[in-house]
Amino acid sequence: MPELPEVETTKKGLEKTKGAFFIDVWTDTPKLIKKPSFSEFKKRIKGKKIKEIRRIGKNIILDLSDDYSLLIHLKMTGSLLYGEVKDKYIHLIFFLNNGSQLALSDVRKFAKVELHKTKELKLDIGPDALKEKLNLKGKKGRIKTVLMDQKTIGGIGNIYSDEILFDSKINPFRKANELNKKELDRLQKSTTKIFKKAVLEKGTSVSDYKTTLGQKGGYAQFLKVYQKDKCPICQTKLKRAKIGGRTAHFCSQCQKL
DNA sequence: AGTTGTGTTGAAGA
DNA sequence: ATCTTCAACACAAC
Repeated sequence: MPELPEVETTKKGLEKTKGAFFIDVWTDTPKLIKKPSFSEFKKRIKGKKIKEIRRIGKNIILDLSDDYSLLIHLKMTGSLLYGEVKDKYIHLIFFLNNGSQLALSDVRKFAKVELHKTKELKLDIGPDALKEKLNLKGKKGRIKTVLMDQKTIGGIGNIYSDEILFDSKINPFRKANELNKKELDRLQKSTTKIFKKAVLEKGTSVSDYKTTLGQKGGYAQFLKVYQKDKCPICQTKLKRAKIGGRTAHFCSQCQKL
């Protein structure tokens, strides 16, 4: 579940790698490195210095010396570990000149790692859900799907879309372009509120997600509807429905159509 | 022991 | 164009 708060937490955890140099890299799953080929990747990354850490939506970017950038997407079950790297699902390890290791743990091996020239790195990600205003103009799909569309908004996934819609009392089946001004305003406020809190709590660990120190995020205890049974407001049994292939959790009483 | 569901996203099909 | 389904993979829970 690395969504915005988890990736932001990871980004913060990586700040202390700044200034270090890559000495070597190891993997047992070369296909995690999508470009260039692993052997080329290994050659190029050696000796590069980590200059800056950025997050764009759910992507992590390490800006390196010589105008290169390392792009990492954790997908469903990835986490980046730094320092304490004991974990049975580690498939990629970067060895740094400060004696530490930066490791990718990923049960399902969906994560993506790419090395680009910084100026050739182009991501089609909408306004950041934490820092920028949502813009749903012209979006006709269901609101839950639209919220999770990275080209529209950067950073929202299945868990937080459920939580945001519950907090703003909007039914996930509603069409985005049919929301009134008041509803859009609530949506904006809920998004900001929930993401700020979740970042403070270092994200949500429902199953695999870990911080760079291998710890669980603390937001799970604040979840109200995701994989829950009863509505915390009216006690009605929560509904589950597939929307755009994803399971939506919502309260049919508090989130009326 | 087989089936089902799981956070993401891109590609393929309708 | 826009939407839904599937595949990438491994595991836990039924």
